[in-house]
Amino acid sequence: MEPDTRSRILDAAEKLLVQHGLDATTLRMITTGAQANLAAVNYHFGSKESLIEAVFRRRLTWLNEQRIAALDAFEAEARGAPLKPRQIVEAFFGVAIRMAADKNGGQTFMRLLGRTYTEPTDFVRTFLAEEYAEVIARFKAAFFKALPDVPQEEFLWRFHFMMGALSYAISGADALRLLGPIDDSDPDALYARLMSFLIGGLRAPLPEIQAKPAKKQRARRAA
Amino acid sequence: MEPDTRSRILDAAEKLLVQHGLDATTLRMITTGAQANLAAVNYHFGSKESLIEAVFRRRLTWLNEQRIAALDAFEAEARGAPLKPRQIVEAFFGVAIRMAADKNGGQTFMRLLGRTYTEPTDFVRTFLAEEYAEVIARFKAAFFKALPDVPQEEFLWRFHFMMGALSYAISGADALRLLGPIDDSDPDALYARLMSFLIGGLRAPLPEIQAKPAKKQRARRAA
DNA sequence: GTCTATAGGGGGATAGAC
DNA sequence: GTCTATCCCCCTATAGAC
Repeated sequence: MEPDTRSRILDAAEKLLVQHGLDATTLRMITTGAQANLAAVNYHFGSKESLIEAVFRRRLTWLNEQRIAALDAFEAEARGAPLKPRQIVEAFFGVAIRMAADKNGGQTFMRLLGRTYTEPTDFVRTFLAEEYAEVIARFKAAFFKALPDVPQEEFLWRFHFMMGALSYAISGADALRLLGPIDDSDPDALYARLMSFLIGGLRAPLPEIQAKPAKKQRARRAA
Repeated sequence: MEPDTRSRILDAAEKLLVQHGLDATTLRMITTGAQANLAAVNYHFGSKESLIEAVFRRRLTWLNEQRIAALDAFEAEARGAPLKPRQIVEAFFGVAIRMAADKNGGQTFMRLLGRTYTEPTDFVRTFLAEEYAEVIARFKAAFFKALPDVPQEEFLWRFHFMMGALSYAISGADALRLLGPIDDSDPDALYARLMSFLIGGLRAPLPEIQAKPAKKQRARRAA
């Protein structure tokens, strides 16, 4: 069905990684699923780690380009004025949710990605940081401009919480069933629900934080 | 330092599981860390899976008892009237955040738990479902009563999103650093930030969901 | 490019002495 | 209860034929 072995391996790996996790997925499972030989992985990718990296990069690069394109479009339209928070949320999270609804690969990939932010594996975090660097910088700038009344540190935490909600929205279907029977078959509904939740959280009244004595610096010397 | 081998194994396992993940943590690492013999795990727990289950049960049972106790206290005070959403959020998420701030074990455990909801491993999901059954039932009921204007399905999704935000708040410190340098050393500040975000999301205006043709039923026959 | 065969290491589990 | 020694399995990676 697929043209070349390389693509078949990537597709099979993507499916299996989301089902079993990074460690529990073996090269044997992957090559069997791809109807390829065991040695093909090392021939095409060099190692299991490089294969996993390729699985992520293939779609993640595209996803973040889409995010930036969406942001570009809104900014062109605004002609230098700050965007509405809703537009920025849409450009970042909306694009992700829509990719997660795409049955042609995007869906399984996004489930994989969703659970990987918190994955403890080092090499994954390393290349994720690379892949995200540009898009994070762009969106931070846009948000800071759109929300001048929200302290930047507060905003970063909210962004982080929003990523958590996105992650669960996409890949937490199993955790969701803890809560009881629920219909997760409608991507448009999920999109609408997530957007209003995120914007509600983003625009919530600011918490009162007690200023802390700066004991942070004291321990620093030891390192 | 610890009294018995069994407890030392549990402590060592907890630390290593959060560092390396479930699969990558080996019994040899655990027994070395616990200064115990390799065979001790099988003697005390029977298998690696049973050990992992014991690690979770040890603290999760207690956490959910605390949540229910907090809810009980609010409900006793309210004398049959619906609680404020803020109180219910406090009882469920506040207790978790406070446990996550406890250096004596709670902290590493909560990080482990946070990344486990989305873990693809089957046996973990099975006993998590057991452990959560009662607390979920209690909190769903309290929320439904407190938010009669929010459709139950919409609320379940919001609860799910809130769990995602909590999970990232606790265990996503690494993902957080993608966003730039940020201070996560103050648990009280984290608590305040998360609470206002969650309540903002929970109380957000309801999204407009297009009613979908009930095509869900059609596919059911095949199964 | 794709295969077979195998090296080389590490895993979980267990038998049996103490 | 705790130990040592070991079984047996499956892993990743690679050498070398085709």
